[in-house]
Amino acid sequence: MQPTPAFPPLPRAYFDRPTLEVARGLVGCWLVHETGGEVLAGRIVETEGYTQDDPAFHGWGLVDLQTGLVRMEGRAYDLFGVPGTAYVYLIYGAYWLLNVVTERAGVGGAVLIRALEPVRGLDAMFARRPQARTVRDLCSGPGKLAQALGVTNDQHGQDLTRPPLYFADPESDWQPEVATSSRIGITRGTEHEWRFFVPRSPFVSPGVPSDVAAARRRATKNPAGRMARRGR
DNA sequence: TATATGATTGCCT
DNA sequence: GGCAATCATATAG
Repeated sequence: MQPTPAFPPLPRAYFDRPTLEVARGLVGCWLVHETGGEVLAGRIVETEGYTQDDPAFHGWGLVDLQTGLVRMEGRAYDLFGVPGTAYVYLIYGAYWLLNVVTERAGVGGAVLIRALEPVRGLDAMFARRPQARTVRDLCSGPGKLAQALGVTNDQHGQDLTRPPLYFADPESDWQPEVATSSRIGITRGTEHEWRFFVPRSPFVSPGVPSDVAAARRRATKNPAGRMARRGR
């Protein structure tokens, strides 16, 4: 049996900060899940920030930005709760996505954990993701890492500042370079460069940033653009 | 390697 | 009825 916690968890104050600072800071940190007698852990290599004045935010429309009043409706209301708690969301009917709530209670914000470099408990991760052929396949996307770490709706609302599921400081000698881009898989708020990732890391998700994807769609639909590319 | 497409469920209009 | 913070698979280059 492992000692618990296996790593010193990041405290609540870490998440009680501006969302984009937290999103950038979490790149390079550990994400740890102590479950089934195993310690599953990886280094975070990709995150995205979502703020309450952002149309891509799930709680968009719940808050009156003038008064700060928030309607208490649905799961998205939890995005305005205590910083450091888990917001887990089902997407496309099949995949769970792990977010951590940021900003002080009453202010909306969250960071989506998009990709990990798997470090510990790889056998258990492969067991949870039989489709994965290589270590790269284990956690290179938000749905994949949730499956590999065993994160589902059961973890929604959990306190992420203590085991079994928590974040931890990286060892001091690993300070990754952090690049930014538009976020992935969204249709609104694509002008914000609120995706943070380790450039050239093989463990980053293969998704295309939404501003690039939108430009590509426009070009494909536009005959002039299609001709230009054909001639290139 | 890059791109296209189907699967599938909860929530909002 | 439409859409969504995705993934696995198939197919072409």
